Amino acid sequence: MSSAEHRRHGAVSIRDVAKRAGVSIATVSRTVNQIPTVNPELAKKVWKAIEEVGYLPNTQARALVSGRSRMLGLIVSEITNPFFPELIQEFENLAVAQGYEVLIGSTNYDPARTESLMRRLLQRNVDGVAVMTFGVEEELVKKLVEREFPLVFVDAGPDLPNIRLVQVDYGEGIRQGVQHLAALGHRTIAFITGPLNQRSPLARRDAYIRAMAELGLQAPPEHVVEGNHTMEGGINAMEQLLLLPELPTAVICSNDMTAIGALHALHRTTYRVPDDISVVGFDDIHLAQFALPPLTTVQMSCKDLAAAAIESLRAGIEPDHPRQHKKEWHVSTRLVVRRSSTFPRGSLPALVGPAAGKTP
Amino acid sequence: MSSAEHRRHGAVSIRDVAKRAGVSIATVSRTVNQIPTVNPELAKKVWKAIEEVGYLPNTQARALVSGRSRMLGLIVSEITNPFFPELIQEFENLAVAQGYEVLIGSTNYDPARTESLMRRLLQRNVDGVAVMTFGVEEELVKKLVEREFPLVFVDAGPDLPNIRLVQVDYGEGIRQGVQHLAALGHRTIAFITGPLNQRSPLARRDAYIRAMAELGLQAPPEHVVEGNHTMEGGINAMEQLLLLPELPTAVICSNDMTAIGALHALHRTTYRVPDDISVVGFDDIHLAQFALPPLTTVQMSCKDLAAAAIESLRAGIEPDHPRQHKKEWHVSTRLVVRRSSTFPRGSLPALVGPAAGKTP
DNA sequence: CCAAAGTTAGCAAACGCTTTCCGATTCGAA
DNA sequence: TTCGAATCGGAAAGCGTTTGCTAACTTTGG
Repeated sequence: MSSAEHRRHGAVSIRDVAKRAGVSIATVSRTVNQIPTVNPELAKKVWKAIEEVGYLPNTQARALVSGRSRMLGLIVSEITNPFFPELIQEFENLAVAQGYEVLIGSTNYDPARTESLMRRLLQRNVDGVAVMTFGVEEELVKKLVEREFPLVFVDAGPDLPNIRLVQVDYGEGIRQGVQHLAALGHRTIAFITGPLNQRSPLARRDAYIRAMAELGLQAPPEHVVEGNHTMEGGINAMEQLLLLPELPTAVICSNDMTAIGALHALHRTTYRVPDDISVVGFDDIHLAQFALPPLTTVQMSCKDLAAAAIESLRAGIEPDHPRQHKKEWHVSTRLVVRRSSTFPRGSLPALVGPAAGKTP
Repeated sequence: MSSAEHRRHGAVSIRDVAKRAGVSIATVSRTVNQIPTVNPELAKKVWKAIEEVGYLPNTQARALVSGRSRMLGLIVSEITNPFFPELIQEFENLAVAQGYEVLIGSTNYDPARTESLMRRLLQRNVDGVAVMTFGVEEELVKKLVEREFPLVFVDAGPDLPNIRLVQVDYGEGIRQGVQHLAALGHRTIAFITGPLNQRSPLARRDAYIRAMAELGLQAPPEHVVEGNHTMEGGINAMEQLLLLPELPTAVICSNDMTAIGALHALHRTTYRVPDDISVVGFDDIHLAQFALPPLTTVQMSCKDLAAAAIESLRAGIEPDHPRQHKKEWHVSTRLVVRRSSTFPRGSLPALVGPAAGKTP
């Protein structure tokens, strides 16, 4: 009776390999870890035995010895928001490539959920946590920072000293959008914000106001409507703009879902996008290219965000990481012009510029 | 110097609590586990100490003793497909409620990825795995089933004996859609399939053919077009249907993303939905209600699916689970009528039925 | 007031698997 | 023969928790 047979679900252990190959478990371990003091021929025999019995080194036991679980936590606000799965995907790819596993949690903007999630991750001994949501208790964060627990806030985070941050350059991103519209000839450019109790939507709105000012354009309060980064929010905000005595010729939205909501609201009216009004989003989620019409948007690269988050965590986890003390990481953006933006009506003949909608 | 201070990132252990409360670690453990042999007053002191030092029991160490990691694996095909995040959400909620954590992996339909993911999950010692994708190697599955490793296939799975399955009643679901359209007066009802190399899209198509036959309706081959369960696939398939000499008056799609793709393809034409053609989806993803027009679809409850998967796994994991030997679980569906379906043009006056599109 | 029964807390082993230190063996060279 | 290098095996260490057993203390009954 092999030692495997009286263990739960018969997982194969290093002992089974040792028995099969006729060597000690020490030799198997050294073989698996590529330690050069093992005879190449013997190593070959061991590898064969590993194949035959289907041995998979037990990560938990390894964690026991190394003191590192090689698991990372990833906290997002809501997994059903299409932006996050794309980011999760990238994060996971990169983590796995570095030998880490990812524990994902979705807070749904619920502080109680966030706290219990954080607690669960710590109980699970994750090596680090990336946070992409708001509402993590400052007390807890302080305690973790004090312990030098690797914790990185991605496009979020409380205002505390000595915190690892991945920041998106909103100033540049929003400016790209505003300049694009201004260059097309737009003068009245409205803005639909995200939930303004959070840092990054605020940063986006402020970036809009600054970019408008730089160009000498007006950004009156009635042209800045609050949304909540969901499609519903975009619909409501757009309907609010539709009540204005004079419709702006362009709208920039704080994220793509909002922009898609705005498109929906406009679709119910007699106004056409982009002929009557241009719409620009932010994020460049996958869905943006399938909107009607395909959405002009400011791309925030998920891959870059995820890569920065992982690097920042690795810097905190691995003792001899080159950028160990770098606390702030920056991610840039770029404009993706599709078909939801064009010249304001009447400013130029319709045959110029990025194809002006359907021409039946 | 507390014992915590020379451990990695200063995690607090049971020893720190014991020292703080002036008791042994055994007493702390018994307190945490609510074992009645501990003096209530002492217990109070221990709980206070736990609060003060911020103790979190280490799950890995507990796993060491119990032999169970209390982690579940969840394998999906692509996390960026909006259907899956909703399911992941439900799965995670239920798992956490039962004290489990979830390791999520996305295969992107890549068999190599699937295999390495499965291997990683086993290395991590998960207590069970729910699989919602195809292409898991039969050899591996056989080996795991033989070991009685808890493994459940949700709406998927190879054709092997003695396998835990969660199955959706497609016969009923698709029949609901077909009958809905037939009742409205449709006679030519086309079907856009999913990728036909997989079991569940095949089941859906067969269900369509059966439902049509039951009603004495024709389902000629040119009315059954292959999609791939993505929006792009839906667009392409719909364009293929548009080439037919006579357009069917209704289309059922194998999933909602396909239906949304079909809506997009139709939007580029002069045909209006639902006046010229009715479109029915399957899944009822969140996005369905925000489609243009809101999509009539067959709801497959994520919550039910997730609940069945968790129950099935728990039955395999927990030694004294009531339904220990139940291998097949079923999930039902129900029709959700929105605005993408109505009477075929000309069959009835336009003022009847579920609001017939925009009326400017 | 003492013996027996009943509480309650502490000590130490066990848990499972890997890694690794250190000692043992072999073999060739000096 | 002795020494050193190359390899391998035995066995301990390592993690933090749980738990069986024991001992001390308290209560009860005679």
